[in-house]
Amino acid sequence: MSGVNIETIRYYEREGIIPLADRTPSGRRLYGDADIARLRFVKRCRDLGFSVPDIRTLLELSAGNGASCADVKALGERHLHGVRRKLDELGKLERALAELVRRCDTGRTDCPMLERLLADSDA
Amino acid sequence: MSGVNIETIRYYEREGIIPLADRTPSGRRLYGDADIARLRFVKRCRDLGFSVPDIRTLLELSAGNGASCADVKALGERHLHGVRRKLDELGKLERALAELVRRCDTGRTDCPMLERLLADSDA
DNA sequence: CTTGCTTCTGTAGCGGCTACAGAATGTATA
DNA sequence: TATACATTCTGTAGCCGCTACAGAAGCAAG
Repeated sequence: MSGVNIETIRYYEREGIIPLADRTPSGRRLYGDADIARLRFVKRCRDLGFSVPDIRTLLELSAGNGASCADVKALGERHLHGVRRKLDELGKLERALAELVRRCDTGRTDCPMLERLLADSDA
Repeated sequence: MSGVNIETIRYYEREGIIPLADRTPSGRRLYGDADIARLRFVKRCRDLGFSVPDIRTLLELSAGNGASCADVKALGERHLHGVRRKLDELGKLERALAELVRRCDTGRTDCPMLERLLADSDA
């Protein structure tokens, strides 16, 4: 119902980002609408790449007095900067890798890609 | 000399992607040019995002008979596809996150970002 | 000969799950 | 009702690629 794996839910419970679930008399966990909503919130945040500690903070802010939008925005921006940095690095990596693979196009016995990786220089 | 952290070198030794280093009589590791070159190779591969098992394969291929360029290329392409997939996902994530943060621009007491994350729908 | 730096080994921690084992409980069919 | 099968329970260990200790030992400089 939340789209979160059952093992992951229990992990979240251990981590304290969702409350200890109510139990049936035999000890099985029971979840209500509020629990499911919270799990969906957590899932959306995870899908956006927020860390578990960040999500904890977001949950605290959302439970807070209401004057927290600036804090939420700050956290979001910080995360966005991180994502952009990663995006940039991954782009560089992609170009380097594509260039390396491209050299292998002509059929030959020696391997330009390996040679390049094995070369002395860093250039 | 290789640019690889000393603890990481020992980890690589444990993982078997570099050979057990020679030792001084007192038991300290000694590295020659070949060891350093191998470490630099490993570092370049890691910087390109290859996994340790992939690097093991690349090292085996580079030590092989020479007819391995096609295999190297295949491994490189496979990795490149993975990188492009990640790049794509990260780009989507960046757009979604930027949109969420942008909504917070107007100063207000409620928080559009939190509201969106808390909303029932997945849209 | 002391001081302080580096290395040694072995082990545990990081994040965010995931995968078991083995017990118990629940549901569906015969 | 009996039986089979599925699901959940707890607790623990594994994944990746390091990184960070603790405590012992070696080594160079003053």
